[in-house]
Amino acid sequence: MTTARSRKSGRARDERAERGIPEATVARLPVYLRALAALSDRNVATASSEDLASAAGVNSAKLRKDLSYLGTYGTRGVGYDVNYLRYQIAREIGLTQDWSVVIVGIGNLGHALAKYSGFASRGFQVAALLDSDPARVGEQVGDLRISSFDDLSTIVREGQVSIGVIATPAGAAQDVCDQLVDAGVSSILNFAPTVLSVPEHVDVRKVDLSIELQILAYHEQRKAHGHAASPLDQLSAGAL
Amino acid sequence: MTTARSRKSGRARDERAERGIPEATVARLPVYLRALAALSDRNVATASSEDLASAAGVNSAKLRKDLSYLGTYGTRGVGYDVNYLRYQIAREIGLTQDWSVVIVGIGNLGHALAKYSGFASRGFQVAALLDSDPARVGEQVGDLRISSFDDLSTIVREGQVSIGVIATPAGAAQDVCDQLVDAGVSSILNFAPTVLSVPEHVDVRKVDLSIELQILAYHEQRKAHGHAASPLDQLSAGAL
DNA sequence: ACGATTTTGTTCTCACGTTCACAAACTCTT
DNA sequence: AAGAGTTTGTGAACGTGAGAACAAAATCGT
Repeated sequence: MTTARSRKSGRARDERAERGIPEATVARLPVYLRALAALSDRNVATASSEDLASAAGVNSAKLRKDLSYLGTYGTRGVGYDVNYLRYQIAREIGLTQDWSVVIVGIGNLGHALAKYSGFASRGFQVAALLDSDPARVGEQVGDLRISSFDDLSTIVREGQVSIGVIATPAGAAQDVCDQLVDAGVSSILNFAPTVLSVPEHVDVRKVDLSIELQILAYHEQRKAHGHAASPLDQLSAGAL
Repeated sequence: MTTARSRKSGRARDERAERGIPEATVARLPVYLRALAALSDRNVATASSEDLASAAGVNSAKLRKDLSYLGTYGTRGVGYDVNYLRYQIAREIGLTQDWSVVIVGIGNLGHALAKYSGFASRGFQVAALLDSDPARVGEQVGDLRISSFDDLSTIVREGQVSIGVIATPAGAAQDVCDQLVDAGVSSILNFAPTVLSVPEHVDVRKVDLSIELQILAYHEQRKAHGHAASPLDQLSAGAL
């Protein structure tokens, strides 16, 4: 959504060769990967699109189409080799290399993120925890010690950091973001409840608890109010 | 995405009167709400769609179309009354009433969520913190004490809880989810890295750190590898 | 009172995403 | 070796969402 603008050329041919995997597909690949990992752990060697799809919670046609953007890794009449497909997806996403991330803002959430084990498990290495509050600098959190935010650019340069996680209060987020971008970070995961503005080449994804709850509330309200609320609906319902 | 199936009737007329706000719009309303709150705090009385759109990080045509699903709350030639529109959106989302939530799984993340102030600020009241580990039960976290997961159904019934937040490890999530649904919860926000299966009438939204990072990694990899990787691209580029 | 200006609400078109449905390609049985 | 049975990969139909563009409706200046 907040990602790379599509190609500029009007030329619509060769869409496939260009390796432009649809954004919606990209968002599902990690889910497939997780399903494959689970199957692999249970020593399942082969899985059909139906098996995979139900494990991933999608419909099988969608899964097949998604996979077809990567290449033809299945065998008709058989299915997909679990470990082979797993590797191919991992390679496509870029998980065959390691990624360094910095976490900025070590409050409640920052602490939780810093201790979260799921990071390292998939090739994401936390290079540093940064906070601008001098009182927090030096504090031990998990395996790391909190560094000063002033050291950002050095850390990013020396640690080859390309991903920044913002877990600061909303007020500080844009400023932190700007400095991350200046330091050379080109992907940002934003937990602060703010809209970030960034240059063209930077990707931002946001995770927003409050928004998610509000979306749930909307649907909850609709369920409670008995879907057909308007007089018009009652009319057309009564007319039959 | 994981939300209410669309209406069953084939009747496509009166789409508007039925109050079916598109899912994509629903997801943006909270963002508009936040932008309006910020303007209101700065004592701005009126704002144009352009103003609001840039504050919300969307394009103005999209914003106007989104708002038009709610009704015609603007004035041509003038713009929108900030406080009035704010109230209308809040009402549409269902924020004029309070919502009770339970948080299940008070580990790293659960702690952070429990202490998160942004909950209460928008009418979401944490009714209870639940954990199945007896060692944790009774522990004070923020304003609340951790309750036993066994008390779930009582708490949900007595506290009118309709939203459940799952912050357990992946392995426990589906079981917790089933019990939440049994207890009467009909909206779930899932932080555990698993696909949850739920009955038709239950809404699930997921927040998945690891997936977000992987999506960023994919784009990061593409940026690094020099977008036009395939020979075909070089050819067509060179041809001009 | 009326033309110039601003800004909304909406229509139209295009792009993107999902699902169906089926030929192609494989395995297995006899 | 051939036919029956599976399961993939994809073309085509459909549905949803985004953005450009403009008529309708308001304000403002004279």
